[in-house]
Amino acid sequence: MARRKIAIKKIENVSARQVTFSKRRRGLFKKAQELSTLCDAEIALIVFSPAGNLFHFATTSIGQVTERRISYSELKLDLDKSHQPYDNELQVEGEYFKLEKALKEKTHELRYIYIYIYIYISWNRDLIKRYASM
Amino acid sequence: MARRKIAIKKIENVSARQVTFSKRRRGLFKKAQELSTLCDAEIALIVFSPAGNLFHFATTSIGQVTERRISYSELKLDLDKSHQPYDNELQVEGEYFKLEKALKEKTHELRYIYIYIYIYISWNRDLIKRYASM
DNA sequence: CGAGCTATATATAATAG
DNA sequence: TCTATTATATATAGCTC
Repeated sequence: MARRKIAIKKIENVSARQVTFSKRRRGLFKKAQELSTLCDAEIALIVFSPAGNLFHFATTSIGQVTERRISYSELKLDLDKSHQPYDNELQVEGEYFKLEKALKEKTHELRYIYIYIYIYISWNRDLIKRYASM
Repeated sequence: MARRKIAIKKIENVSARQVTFSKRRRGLFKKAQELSTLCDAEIALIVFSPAGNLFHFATTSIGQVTERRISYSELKLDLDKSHQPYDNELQVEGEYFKLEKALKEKTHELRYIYIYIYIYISWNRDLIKRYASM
């Protein structure tokens, strides 16, 4: 996109490749950020450089879910929390919207979790493969 | 990037947002593909549209690239089904119990998922550690 | 090297069909 | 709607320091 058109194939010159990687990685993350903001989309983006550096971008909610995965005690807290909306006193008609809201929140949480699971499983598979072939 | 400069904030008009989402999503995936090819980088990109569709792109360790829209069932989740109860015709008062049922199901699903994630992550951590120490 | 700097290539917002 | 077009805004390849 610049002084000259380039073919989309691996750049063989190592330093040129490094420069292009830095520039395009920044561009890609910016585009991801813009898309998520403009269109209210949930996005997770992970980039491994050939040098092995990891770059990661995820919309905030995904990141939060990621953080929460760590400890079992926190896990239990989450489970207890998720009981509340329907185990309590939601029987009056006006509570319909509270229930609807809870369902929407839960649906969103599921989305984040599945994105996280997907990425985690995919990358672990590769990581394990890589180690296994050493 | 076009006839007029736009501010990077949520597009409120729904159809305009949908159009922008489609265009920019395609652009983002293309950029991801180019970066991975040019710089030999491994990339995983997942996008959830506001409508709930999931789009995914990932390079694999053997250099193959897959880009496709994957269904929730492939992730062992049928979110489309879960959406219906509140996205559609649940506006009558009698539908309250349907909603409540959906919420209960989702809560249970979350519970299983949290447990699954916990086990899976622990297991992988050990597996990777084992390979890494070889 | 890394941090700018153009000249171009691309992406895309608005519009047309 | 949906696709195609087009005028601009952005991204970036090669260069400079």
